[in-house]
Amino acid sequence: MPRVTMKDVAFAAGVSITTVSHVINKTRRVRQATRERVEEAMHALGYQPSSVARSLRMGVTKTIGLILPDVSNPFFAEISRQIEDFGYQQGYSVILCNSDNNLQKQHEYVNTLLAKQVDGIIFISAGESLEDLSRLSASGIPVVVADRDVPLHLADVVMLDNEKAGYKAAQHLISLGHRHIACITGPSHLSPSMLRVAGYQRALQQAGIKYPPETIVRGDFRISGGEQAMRKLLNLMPAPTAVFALNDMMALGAISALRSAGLRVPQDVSVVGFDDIMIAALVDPPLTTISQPIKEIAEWATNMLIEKMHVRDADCENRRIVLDAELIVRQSTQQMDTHHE
Amino acid sequence: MPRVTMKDVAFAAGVSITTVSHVINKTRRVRQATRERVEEAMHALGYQPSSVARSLRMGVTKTIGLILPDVSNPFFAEISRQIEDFGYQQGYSVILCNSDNNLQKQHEYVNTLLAKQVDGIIFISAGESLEDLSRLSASGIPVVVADRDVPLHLADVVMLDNEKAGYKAAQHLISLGHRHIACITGPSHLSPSMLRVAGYQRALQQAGIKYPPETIVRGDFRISGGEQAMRKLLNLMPAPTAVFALNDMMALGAISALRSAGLRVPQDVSVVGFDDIMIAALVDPPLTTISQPIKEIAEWATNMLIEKMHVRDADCENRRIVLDAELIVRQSTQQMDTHHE
DNA sequence: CTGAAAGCGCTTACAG
DNA sequence: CTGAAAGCGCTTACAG
Repeated sequence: MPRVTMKDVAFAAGVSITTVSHVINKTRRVRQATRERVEEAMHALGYQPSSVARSLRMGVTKTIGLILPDVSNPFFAEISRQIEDFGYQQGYSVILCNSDNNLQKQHEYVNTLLAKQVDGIIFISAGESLEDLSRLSASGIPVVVADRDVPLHLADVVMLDNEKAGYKAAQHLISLGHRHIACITGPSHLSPSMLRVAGYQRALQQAGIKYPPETIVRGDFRISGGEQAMRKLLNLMPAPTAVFALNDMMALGAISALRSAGLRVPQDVSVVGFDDIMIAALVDPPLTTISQPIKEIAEWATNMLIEKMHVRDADCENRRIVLDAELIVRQSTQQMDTHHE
Repeated sequence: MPRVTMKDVAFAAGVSITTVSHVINKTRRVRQATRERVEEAMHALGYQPSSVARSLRMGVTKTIGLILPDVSNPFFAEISRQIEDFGYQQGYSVILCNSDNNLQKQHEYVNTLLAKQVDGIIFISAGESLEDLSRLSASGIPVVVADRDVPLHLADVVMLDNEKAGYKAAQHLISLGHRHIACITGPSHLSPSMLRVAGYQRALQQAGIKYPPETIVRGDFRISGGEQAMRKLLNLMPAPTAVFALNDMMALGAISALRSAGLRVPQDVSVVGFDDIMIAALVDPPLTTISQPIKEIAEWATNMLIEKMHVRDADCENRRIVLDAELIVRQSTQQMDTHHE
């Protein structure tokens, strides 16, 4: 069956296409009787306006692109849920793109989103290269980058004070009496990772604690990477009594590896995660972690983006929003003293 | 800056728009020299083709809509990840819609997707009403429904054998010696829920076990709902020694409630979940659960949809794919005997 | 209060 | 091997 168009409606109602358009969009007064005839015709024919035609004409698609590493990671799932929510409230659909932190894939997604003429893009964890971001910036499409810092001329940024957050995590472990504190990082040199590590190092330094390079091990932000990293750390002499994992998934992996090695959390080893994903409170032991203000991040990202789309021409200054993360103490960490059994 | 169009490229290369189109789409032979001039011009001008215009002309958007209750639920997060993957491989983008099982919201999403002229829709847990599905079916857009059964004239269906899965879960508990086996269901009368409960009941019946109506309590498929339901169940006399929760999130909630009540899992109460989300293996105790073949579900859904979009006219028969779920025994369930302390 | 017509950026039958 | 022109379904200045 061919699509029902405004032309069909106009014919059925005995009016012009112009009039149909105006009653649909309430964009000028139409005589009541005429309007009713048009509405009846639309209903009778099951008319559905075509956003595609509208987009072509108006240059606006009411769609935003969301590029993130992987929605199956709970942190990103929660973020994308919030972004979709805020977008929906303002009439925007979101196209989901899982980049897997793969530059090639990300590049293709950027092309697709540009071709589809999304009105804006929210970029999460864009990998180390700024190439795609530069292209986007050059193309003039509004972009906001979340969860990572980039040069401000390229995009708006909403991010965490990662250095401070890393400091808080390490400081917590130090205050519990730990001295051998390992760290499981992300896969790359991305700024959030680096800054969290920097904060961790600052705390140790301040406390006069040495950290041999082997106490910092790379993970991949996934459960399995946390397990592997923890196994490496267990070979260290002396073995760490506390671990700071840069996200909760790796913290869970670390706990799992510790258990397999016959160690208890927190009695033998304390573990701090990062993100405070929904299940962090529910695992056993409930995870001490750094809580990211997910809703706030999503809200800033969506609102800054939409705002930018509307004032497009008045090319306003980009902004950098820095939010604070909070230490949530649960039961995966404990006082060092109690280690003596 | 105004968009660079084929017209600009054609002008710059000194050829017609027709030719530009053909070199872009490789849709007819173009003299090498001409082709190169066009390619240079595209590159020099930073030309990006407009999918919007292309879609309007071709009647195809290369986009599919995904309607699901909530991506922040790990099960749906994993499903949507897989669907996005399979779609991407075949050149489709996906628009994400969180319905929250809210009919009103779902209705609006359906309208949006129809207006945006997505090429097809994957529907998950569509609520109890078939209204939206009927509208979609009438509009002629390809639809596949996942995770739920619907009349076959409305859509393709890919689903689990939920009755059998429920039976397996209950049978496992029975075989461990349990006799007081409670069940925490979903919020509604949706077929997957009902069938799982039916399977559970069949197992109990077969074993000659009575199940007073109070042993079946409603949850909401979320952690908090599992907690509340479990609290209700703890007031029962005699209290259940085993619980079957219709998804893992509620199982986690139940475990959390049991702990708060000073009970141990599985020593005092055994718990079986459903879905086998990624973290099910990592919580403590690792969750015994029914594993859904997520990847297979996503693959069938995506492939059936894309297939249907391509043979559109040859309105082929709809299909119903029924997959089997597997019982994964971990440590949240144990032999009843050991309950004597 | 209403309509005819141009144009958004493409694809493609038709013609040469 | 290449081009002029129609048309996809809308919106909107212009005219009456």
